[in-house]
Amino acid sequence: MRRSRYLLNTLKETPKEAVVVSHQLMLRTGMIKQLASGIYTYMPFGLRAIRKVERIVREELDRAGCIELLMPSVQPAELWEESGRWKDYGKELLRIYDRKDNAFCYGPTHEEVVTDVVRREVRSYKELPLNLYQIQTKFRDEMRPRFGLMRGREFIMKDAYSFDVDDTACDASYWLMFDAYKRIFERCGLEFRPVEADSGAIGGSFTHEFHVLASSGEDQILSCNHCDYAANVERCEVVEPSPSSPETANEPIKVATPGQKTIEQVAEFLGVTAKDCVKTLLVKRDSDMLVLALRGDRTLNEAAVKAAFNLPVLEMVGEDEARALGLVPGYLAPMGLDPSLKVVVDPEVLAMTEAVVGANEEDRHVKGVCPAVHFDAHQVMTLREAEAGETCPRCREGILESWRGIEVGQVFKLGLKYSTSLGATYLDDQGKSQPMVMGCYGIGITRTVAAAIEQNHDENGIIWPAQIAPFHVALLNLDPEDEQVSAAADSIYSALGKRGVEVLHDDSTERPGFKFKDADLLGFPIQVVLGKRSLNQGLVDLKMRRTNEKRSIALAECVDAAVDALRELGWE
RNA sequence: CGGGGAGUAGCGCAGUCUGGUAGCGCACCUGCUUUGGGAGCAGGGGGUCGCAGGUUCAAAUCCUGUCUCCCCGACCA
Repeated sequence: MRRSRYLLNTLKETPKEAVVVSHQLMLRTGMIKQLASGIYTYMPFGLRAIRKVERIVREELDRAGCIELLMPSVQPAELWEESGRWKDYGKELLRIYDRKDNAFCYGPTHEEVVTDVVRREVRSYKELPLNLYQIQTKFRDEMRPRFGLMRGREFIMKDAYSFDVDDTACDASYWLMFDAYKRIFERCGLEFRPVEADSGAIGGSFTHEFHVLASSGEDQILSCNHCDYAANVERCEVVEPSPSSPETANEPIKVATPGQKTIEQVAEFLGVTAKDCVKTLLVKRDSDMLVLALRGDRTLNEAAVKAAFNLPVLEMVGEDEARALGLVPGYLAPMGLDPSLKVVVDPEVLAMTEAVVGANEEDRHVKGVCPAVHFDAHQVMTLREAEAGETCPRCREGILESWRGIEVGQVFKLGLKYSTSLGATYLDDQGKSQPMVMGCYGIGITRTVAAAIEQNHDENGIIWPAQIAPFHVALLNLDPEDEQVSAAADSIYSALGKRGVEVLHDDSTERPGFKFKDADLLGFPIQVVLGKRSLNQGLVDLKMRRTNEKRSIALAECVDAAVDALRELGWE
């Protein structure tokens, strides 16, 4: 492809609406154009990257025995009423009405449709297992679309659905997909982690999220440096210490701490560390509240509290509200409170022997408290978030490392939810009707491209992994007016093409500096540079985008050299 | 949905307070010079000033309404 004949306009300046790198670079490289909030045109250069990811996904899923189909994007409301989600799904579901005022939605996902397909097609256990997938445009009417393709409303997703005879068979399908996902993201050339996740309200025994590691990721994940354990920080387990024995308890001493309310203030005032203090938090629950106690240096795991007490949102009790109930914010302690208040204590707190807590009165704290003895704990549960550096809760040998991640895929064991509500059944070898056990498996294709850029860029622009680069090579002709140079460029172009290398040939009349900057921005893994200055000595230049390594190579050898370099970068 | 901000040429912005011929940089077109890291000079094309009302001799500018976009929060496979 000749740059001069390609639709590709790059920008020197960054459009102001873009705040994350992938969005900025996608706009500057002209990969995407916004049409409405969260809705983008995939321009030719961007589409090539998307297609690369799709190709890898198809190859790996086909290899894993999945079968591709394509379902409608517009779906009738009746199906969603059958599954119960017409009313449960909420405003994210884009509901539309045809000329007869029949209700439809634009599909945000396809459990209903695929289950409908299978219940009509599959009769016998002999036809199972079955795993159907599609790559298709979805629409979710997000409250707040942002970050370009990272959280758009319209996006391209690969969704797969497995159907099995029983739970054991479903597990096998699940792990088959788990392995396929690992191969997919490896082949995309991305650093990633599969992490354990919460199966949520739908139930089911397990689910994993696949995260691309990038400092800008929205999720914090922890992974063991020794075993395979990795989890979202919201769900990461911790190794709990054993509680201290009552014999170690001393008599607590009340001390004056005028004006010292935060953990930091109290610790400094009393000459101890945050680890020696107990943090007491008040959380609203329906009509009453929960009293939560965790070590002063720890962070509350809000997701865990919400899940354990079935709270849709986590809301702290305000200072005025607390005072109205006779509590003293800043000087709270989970002891000596009204017995009707439910006190939940983190196990780590019960291991403390000489803790500092509030005195439940103004300007006073208490030292030397032994929580295992003195606290009124109604319940003990892990309230804190795990942190980097802790012992792995699974193998107990490794250490947890912290990463930021972008969720690009999820594998999920669905169970019987849709097969039951929609009646997807088969006859087993006894001739008995059984519901199929389902799994669902998503990959955000467009989000994966965005995540690839988040993970692979520098101050000059994108650095594409060779496997998903829109073009492998930028062929920069610095002297397009010169016949010899142009002839050499043309021959390199066609020779690379014959080797299966995709080349964007910059034959424009821009000045050299412009072409270099442009090629860096666009992120081609390799640049082949031709100008009369070096060609007069029979040389062309090869530049590696990621390392900035530059080599002068004889014209006759440059095609081989470029191909070799690409293979080293993981090109297949 | 709550809070904040912005809509003026493809992109980035000034002009709005204090009403009076719509501007600048980048990009685009022409010419000359330049040519190995986003060139210089000269000339040129392109704008219903988000939209709809209103005030006024006169509205990008003042008033009212409305739409859209962005940011923070809540939410989220």
